[in-house]
Amino acid sequence: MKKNFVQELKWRGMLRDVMPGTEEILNKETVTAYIGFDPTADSLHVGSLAQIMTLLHFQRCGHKPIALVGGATGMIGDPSGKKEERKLLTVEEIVYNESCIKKQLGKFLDFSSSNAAELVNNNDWFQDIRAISFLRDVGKYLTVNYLLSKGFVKDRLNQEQELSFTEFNYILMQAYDFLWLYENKNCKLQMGGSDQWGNITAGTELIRKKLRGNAYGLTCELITKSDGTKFGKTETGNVWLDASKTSPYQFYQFWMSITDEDAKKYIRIFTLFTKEEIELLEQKHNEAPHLRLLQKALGKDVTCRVHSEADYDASIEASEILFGEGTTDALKKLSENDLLAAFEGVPQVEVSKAELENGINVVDFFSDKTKIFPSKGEARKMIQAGGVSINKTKLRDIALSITKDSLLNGKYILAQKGKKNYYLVKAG
RNA sequence: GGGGAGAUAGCCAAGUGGUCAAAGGCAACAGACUGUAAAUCUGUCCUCUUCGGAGUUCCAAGGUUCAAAUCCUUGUCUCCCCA
Repeated sequence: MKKNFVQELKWRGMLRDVMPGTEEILNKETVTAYIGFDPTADSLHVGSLAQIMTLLHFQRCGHKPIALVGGATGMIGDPSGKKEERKLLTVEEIVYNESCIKKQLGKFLDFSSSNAAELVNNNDWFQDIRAISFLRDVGKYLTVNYLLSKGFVKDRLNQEQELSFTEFNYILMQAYDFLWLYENKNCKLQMGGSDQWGNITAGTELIRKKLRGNAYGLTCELITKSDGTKFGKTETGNVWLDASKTSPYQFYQFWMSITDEDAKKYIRIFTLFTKEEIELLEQKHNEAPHLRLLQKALGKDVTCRVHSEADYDASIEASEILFGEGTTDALKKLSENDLLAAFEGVPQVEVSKAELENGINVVDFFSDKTKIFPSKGEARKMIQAGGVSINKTKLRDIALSITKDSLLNGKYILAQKGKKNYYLVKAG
């Protein structure tokens, strides 16, 4: 018995808009649906993860998901929701990004079951298409009048912002994607973020006009944060799925430091836990909020899926030392291997061992030597304000010197700026 | 084309000759309290600093003045009203 996908999205709080008839057809037959990912960067980020989860939920409801890499559409750039004309990426960038994203997407879905997922690249059908045939076969069916009524076109024109013909055409390309998949893969449903509604309906429109076919669309809620800031950003930038851009430790910490309110929202979106499991977790969380059960469960589930269980274990270990009852003594007891393994994702800086022999003034240590602070003044202020620690011991006196006595295992110093920013200083 | 208003720090915004590195708010960063939550309170918040200071700012370029964010001239841009 299939699970009702639309209802599934609903209780998870992910659903935004559904085209009429979508729920019915999903309950009637096994449906193939796709979501597109444009190769605008060399890695997906936690924002795209929500789309991936949509596909995953879809597959787990017994349907067949297609993840589309927009090799061709990426050449143009999606103008939806963008306030300004975008810069084109170079072909080399796109080809590179494409391969990175393809690799990442392959990790999340099941490619072997009876409703096996598929990975496609719209470059495959766009590369040979000729301008004239595109204009005749696609352009003829979607009128400019229709396109002008699209939200993003209106916004651009109203704000007298430029909208190039190139970007104006993006929607045709995406509509054609849907048409192609409909014809060749029997794909009847396109999903996406709420900003994709216009693109999706253009696709169903094209399919109806050209093939007299019925295709469907569904969009998901944009992920919001309770404080109104953008989801998926930290002080250091985007949270990527690529371990070399955002280390598993940082990734785990991203989920771990989420507020209670958001954690309740995100655990529904980013994990596969059932409604009952989540409600039980919430109940337990409310009984003992300090345990941060929700954040931990969320962090574990997502980190294991995106990285690996081993990465999760290492992140936990590092987190326990950094945020737990970890004291200077506990740190000193760690072996070099444990230390390095635990702090793998923590930024590392080097400092000369010879200078440490003579002792380095704390202010110099945190500014000039390690660049943890950009200037001496700032380092001094933070130290005096009690925002700086070494090996989990707070520094307050700016006259102090750091010497080799502070080295853990004769090699490392754990420097800390504020509560959450750690640096592993290596003496070399 | 005519008339009016304006341009100040990441953003909003006060300041209309010296007491101005420039009020206030937001955002950000840090501290306290907590639970790596929220709320609250405190500190920092142009740059550098030996913490004494030093340097560079108020659209741009000139000018008046001992002294200009503030007055004058020109230019650029934005908004509003009328044709």
